Amino acid sequence: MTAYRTARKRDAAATRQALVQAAAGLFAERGYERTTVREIAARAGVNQALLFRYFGSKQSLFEEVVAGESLRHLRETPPESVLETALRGLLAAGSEDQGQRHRALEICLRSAVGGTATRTGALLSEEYADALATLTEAEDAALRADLVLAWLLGIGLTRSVVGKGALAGADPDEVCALVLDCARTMLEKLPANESR
Amino acid sequence: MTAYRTARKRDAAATRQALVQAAAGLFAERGYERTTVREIAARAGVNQALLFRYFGSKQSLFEEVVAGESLRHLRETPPESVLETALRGLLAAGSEDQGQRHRALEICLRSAVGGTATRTGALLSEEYADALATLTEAEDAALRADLVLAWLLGIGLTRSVVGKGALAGADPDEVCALVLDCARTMLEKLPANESR
DNA sequence: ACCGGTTGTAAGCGTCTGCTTACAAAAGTA
DNA sequence: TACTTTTGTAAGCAGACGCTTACAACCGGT
Repeated sequence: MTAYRTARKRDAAATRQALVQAAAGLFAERGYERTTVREIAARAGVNQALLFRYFGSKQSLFEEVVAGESLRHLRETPPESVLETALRGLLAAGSEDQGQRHRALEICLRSAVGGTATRTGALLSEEYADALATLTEAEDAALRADLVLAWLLGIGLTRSVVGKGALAGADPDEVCALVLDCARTMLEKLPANESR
Repeated sequence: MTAYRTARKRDAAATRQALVQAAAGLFAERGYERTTVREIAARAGVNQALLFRYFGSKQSLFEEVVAGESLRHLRETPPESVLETALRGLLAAGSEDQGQRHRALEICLRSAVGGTATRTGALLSEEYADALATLTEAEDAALRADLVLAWLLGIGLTRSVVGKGALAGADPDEVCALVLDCARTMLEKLPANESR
């Protein structure tokens, strides 16, 4: 895995990217606060002082991670698919998934709990809420969107943190069906459940 | 506030209780990990070494807090009222409420995020889930209960951690109506919404 | 008055945290 | 080659953390 990095040394861009990727993974898994800069550097295979050379602080690195692929990923997804996409991303969190799924929500919601990374996390949450709010004509669209988003947060946390019984071991398709059916009560423009 | 404590010194029971109450408040507000033993001792108005004399460790104190009033409170509430009671407790979290509301969920869910206090927190979550699971005849009752519980977790966190827009400022009655209506899709025995 | 156990206090230990510094090795430029 | 700049490394700093220790103050019983 470090074959590439050892092959070509002294590559600032590669070092930066390695740090960003390692940080994204750890922030998603453990949240902002429980991730240490030493862990990030170790996973990236890089001296931890470089983290501060390239990003200045742990907080700045976090912002770069969130503002990067995460936001872009969200903006490329049509609103009516956001919920299912995000939910499936959350449900697949446990398994070793290399692909670029919606890791954004995981990262920001998981980290929002701490409080330090709140500002950046809140920004991303808002963007998700705005997308969901377009799915209803109700007056309280914003509130409904927030509630659905809160549900995602809870599901993600329950699954990944507490290795809890029913939800932790459940079939993603089943969970998806239940949640989407239920969410349609609040967001009436949500497409019908088409997953087999 | 410390008038009582200064009046009668050298009272082990009072010291213990002061520590438990201070810890309960701080765990609910900040979660397990972000609460320090020094803070707990300070709020209780006692020397922090006493925390270790009476409880042995921060973890043990946490368990005593959760196992104490919290569990008892839950067991006294009939299953069909648990959801609304817990939800209203969560929604009132911001305001200064002295009364014994359902602080249990707040504490354990907020703390479950960290991972250290997971075992104790999971136990309490399970008890809540069991109560909710009695409200449906569906085969996947456990999963449905977990999902609803996860929703509570998400709502509580979104409201108290991120001071986020719509949900943070919303009227508890309104939130209650939306959530309960929606949850009835999954837990059909949930009583009709009777709040004005 | 004396003594043994209980309750409270001050100081500090060892470890971990985010972050900094001083310096060495490689690359670019002449 | 000689010099500057960029990239990487090792060591460590100050502060916070959970927890411990040594000791003083108080109390009840005799």
